[in-house]
Amino acid sequence: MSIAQRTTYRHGDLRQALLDAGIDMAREGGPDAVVLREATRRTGVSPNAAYRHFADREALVAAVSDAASSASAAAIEAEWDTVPAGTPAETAHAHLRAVGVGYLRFARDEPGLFRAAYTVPSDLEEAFSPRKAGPGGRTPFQLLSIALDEMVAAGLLPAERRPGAELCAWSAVHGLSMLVIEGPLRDLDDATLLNAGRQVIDMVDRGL
Amino acid sequence: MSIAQRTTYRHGDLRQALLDAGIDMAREGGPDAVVLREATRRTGVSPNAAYRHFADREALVAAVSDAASSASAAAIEAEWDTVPAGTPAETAHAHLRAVGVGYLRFARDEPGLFRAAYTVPSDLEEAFSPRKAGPGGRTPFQLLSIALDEMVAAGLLPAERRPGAELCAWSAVHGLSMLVIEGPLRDLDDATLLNAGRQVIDMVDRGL
DNA sequence: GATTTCATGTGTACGCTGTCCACAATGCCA
DNA sequence: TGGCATTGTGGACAGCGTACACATGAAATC
Repeated sequence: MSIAQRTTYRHGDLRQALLDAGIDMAREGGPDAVVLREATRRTGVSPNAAYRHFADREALVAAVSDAASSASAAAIEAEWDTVPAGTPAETAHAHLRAVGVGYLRFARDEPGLFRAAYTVPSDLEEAFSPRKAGPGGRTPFQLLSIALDEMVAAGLLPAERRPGAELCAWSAVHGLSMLVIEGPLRDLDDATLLNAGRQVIDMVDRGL
Repeated sequence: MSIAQRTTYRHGDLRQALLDAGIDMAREGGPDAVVLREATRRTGVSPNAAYRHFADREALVAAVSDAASSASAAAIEAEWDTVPAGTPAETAHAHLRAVGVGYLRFARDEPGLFRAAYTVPSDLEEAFSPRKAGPGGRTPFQLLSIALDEMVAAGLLPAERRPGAELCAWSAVHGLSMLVIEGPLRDLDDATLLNAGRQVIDMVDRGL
């Protein structure tokens, strides 16, 4: 499919094709596995063609990272959408947990994309870039913020502790994810992992 | 110093010299910046000489990672040792915080080495390897475990929540560290950063 | 002390990478 | 129809990790 050789000189949508190839490589081996020449090879195009669409390898990786963030947002949204209607307090709690669970699940299911999404340099403003948003139009960071706002509104989180709270929550779940996928905690069985996830989310819930 | 050209055919301690060069490179650019040929260049030796001491580049990076873990442990121990004598409860709390602060401080001061220490594949058993220990002979993971044991002994942490607690604590601090050094939170000013660190540690302390 | 042995360093070479340059093909617009 | 900007090609270069054959010299053996 990707290797389909074209008969026309022009490709059609080379940029997207290269990006797709990059995403595939990232899926298999994380951002470091994204190699520019291989992407052109998979799209049946000469190595230099890539430079018409990406300034350099770094730019390609950044685009892959955006796509990966987007996929992560989609995973979180999927979890979010399973939350049943309930009291504001119940909903707030459930949403916060959904963000954590979705995040962890994505890290588990797509470790390569996860690393592409969260270990490629990008600053705080980028975290709100629509390029990183899911189908619902919100980035992972925004989803977390919303859940925390709900917590405050429901009286579950003192307003004075609200500033910086997303940082706390994110740190905990992100840390677990990293340790699980490329840290000293790889090769943990699913049961232990899910348990650890629940435990961390409990800690956040209780300690925030 | 590293570039000192030797007159003898034999080097003396090439392995250590290559390792030192590798550590320097990791300090400047993280584990990805460790390049084998450059290490040999800095030690004034031919590229292939490295293969007498390291199976391949990966082995060199792993050795650098061990050294970086060791440095991290030293930073934590330094923080640990500033804890004044007090009641068991005070000491336990202070030790737990010391681990967190030391970890964060190392991430801040030596981001390259931090990434070398904590993002290079190594499994759970490795976390206790003496190669990763600090001058006091304990690895970062072990120091955290000790602090948590003290918490239980002092009645600050219910025994039934002790299993997996180091995972929670580590995740939170590690997550913040990663987000700070290469994630969306880079370029945070020192005040905000230290504040965030305190906040996360508070959360752990409260929520564990 | 002479000889053998074996760990350690060298030289050459290969395929891979990212990237630069000049050139070619194409679609679009005047 | 002719010119032009866009997009893809071809060739080249330096740098990387690493394999293979060879050189060196310190230590072990006789």
